[in-house]
Amino acid sequence: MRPTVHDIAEAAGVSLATVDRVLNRRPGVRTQTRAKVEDAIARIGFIRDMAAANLAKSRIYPLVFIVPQGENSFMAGLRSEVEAAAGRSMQERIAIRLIDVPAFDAAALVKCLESLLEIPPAGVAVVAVDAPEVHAAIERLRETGTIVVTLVSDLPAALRDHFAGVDNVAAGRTAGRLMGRFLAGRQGKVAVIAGSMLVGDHRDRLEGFRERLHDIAPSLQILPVMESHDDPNAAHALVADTLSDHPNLAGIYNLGAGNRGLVKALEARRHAAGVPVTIVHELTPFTREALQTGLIDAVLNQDAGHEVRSAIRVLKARIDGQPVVAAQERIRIDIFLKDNLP
Amino acid sequence: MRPTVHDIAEAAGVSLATVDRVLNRRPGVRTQTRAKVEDAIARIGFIRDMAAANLAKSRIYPLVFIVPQGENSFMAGLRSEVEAAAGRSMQERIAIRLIDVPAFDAAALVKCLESLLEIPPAGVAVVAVDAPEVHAAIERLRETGTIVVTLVSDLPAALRDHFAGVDNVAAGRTAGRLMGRFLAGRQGKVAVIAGSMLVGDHRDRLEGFRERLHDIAPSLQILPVMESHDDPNAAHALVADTLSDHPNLAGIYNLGAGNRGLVKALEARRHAAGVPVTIVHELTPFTREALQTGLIDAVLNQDAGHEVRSAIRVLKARIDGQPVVAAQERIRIDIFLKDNLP
DNA sequence: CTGAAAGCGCTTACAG
DNA sequence: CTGAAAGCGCTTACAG
Repeated sequence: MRPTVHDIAEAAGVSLATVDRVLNRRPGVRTQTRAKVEDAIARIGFIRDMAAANLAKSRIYPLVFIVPQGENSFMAGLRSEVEAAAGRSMQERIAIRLIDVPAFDAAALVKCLESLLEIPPAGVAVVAVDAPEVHAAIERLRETGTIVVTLVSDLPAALRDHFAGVDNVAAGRTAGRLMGRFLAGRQGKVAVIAGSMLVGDHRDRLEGFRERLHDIAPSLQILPVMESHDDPNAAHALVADTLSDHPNLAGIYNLGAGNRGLVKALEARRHAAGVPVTIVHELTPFTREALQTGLIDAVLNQDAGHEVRSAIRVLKARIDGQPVVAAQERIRIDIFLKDNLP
Repeated sequence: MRPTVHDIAEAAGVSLATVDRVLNRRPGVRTQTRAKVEDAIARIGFIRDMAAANLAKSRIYPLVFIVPQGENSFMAGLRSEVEAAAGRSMQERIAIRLIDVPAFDAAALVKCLESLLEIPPAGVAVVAVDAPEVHAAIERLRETGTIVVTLVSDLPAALRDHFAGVDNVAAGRTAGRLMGRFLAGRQGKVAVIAGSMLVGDHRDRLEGFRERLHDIAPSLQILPVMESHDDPNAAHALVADTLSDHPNLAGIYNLGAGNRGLVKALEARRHAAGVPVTIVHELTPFTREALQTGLIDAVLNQDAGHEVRSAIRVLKARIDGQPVVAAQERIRIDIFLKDNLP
């Protein structure tokens, strides 16, 4: 049988309460006593039963998720995954509070983070805006002992405990390679649309895309990057204009949101001769349909459900100082074609 | 506070033991009493704390994994994932026994399954060989109450409780589309290598590949399918011969294992003019390196770690009659290019 | 067929 | 600084 706290108590010649104090690094134990217990723990090879501990504590992990608001389909999906997880909170001993903040708004995010300072939750998952004032607010929060995981959009590694999201430079490179391969030796122009060059993810994707496309298809020319601010209407206008300016456009890469508008603009040209190779990010009802009808050629995706579940697992583990299964927490860059849709 | 068994007992006017009997569908409760308790459960909205239940039961889930032996890198990876999970068995309250059986050997698998009949484990995960005698053996095992999950290679759905693996027809279609797109309008011949046409997965992949390639690139001609029996040496010979017979070969699709040999054959022609577009299955040390050096263009993959963890989660849930998070248990068809390698 | 009591492995007041 | 006892939510002999 696997050893329990009783075995440690006996081996160390102390009571259960003392074992517990040592196990949980609580103060009020003589150094000598502590040493005795720690020795016994090591000797016996004790592995703690966290489930039993949580039961005894009636423990609930208070978790906060901070997600940008707006009609963006990806963020809506992310939010609904958080809600789904909240629906399992009983079984997982978590209490999730989901807070909406205005998108791309560092000041609002800071305010939200500061509001958590009063009753700091055990863990926070936040879609980060990468700004100095946000860094400072996160630093303060972490000083209270709160574990902070960035979600989807990262911060410098030293500022957070973990990142639940994809490597966006690699995602951009992947898009670049697919574009280059699908256009196999063709010459022509490729349009790139970003949400905003102020956001780290988008900058990263652009960097990767440019590098790789230049690498493997130097005959393709990337047009000046356009910004949609993740707004479908803006994306629609940008794509429609580009298509009429460049009737032979070879490719389109939308590395931001607003695909609804992009699809609409492509739809209008569905029966034109040369339709551009189109690669976008995030599987949503709109991009899924466009992939199925052939308007879009590939969708790069990050699995929002995986990100949320992973953030929760990592938060719980870090709160308890427990290890995680690293491979399980790596978020893949999914490539979806029409044929491998989930 | 969330209701507990005590609340039910009180509401139903019975003892804890009776509540427990009803909760666990144990016999020896008058229909009337049972109804009273069930009523109280529904009325109060009771959700059982499985962690507490497992603690009280000192429950350990005895699980068996049956995996084909052989030097196949993918299966080796699968095996090591099972071992990694076994290493976490303390924390997850599981006891995993890993059994090796000869590959593609229905009789050996049947024997193995029959040996489990003596002390039937709570759950079995098996890389299935699709043969009538295997069907029968699984049926007998399930009659003892054992939950059976197929792993990697499936059986007809009615015969097992769950499949932890990918849709191989879709995987074949995905390969077909990539091949067609990467060859963009080129004419030429495409070689296909299977492990064995006796295995369901391989048949499925071939079917999907043929269908899609014919669909989107009718100018490409698929050569008669070759069988490597998943042997690297055989794969090497087949590829080398094909390359010398068809110096302008447009593409190669290996839907089985043995990639080590395939890579070696390609390597020998590294500096030849037209290297064929090459698509293979399963990310292993060999295919990873070939992807990185550019000998292979794309690797379709199923995440063995995910499959094993998923199989365990599903087995535990089914054993307890608990629900699972469906999206979490769907195994993706990963597409790896050089740029999105994990 | 039903229930009172002890126990799973850990934690928490409370007393000393 | 240390310990005895009760308790977390559920289950299990055992007695009736």
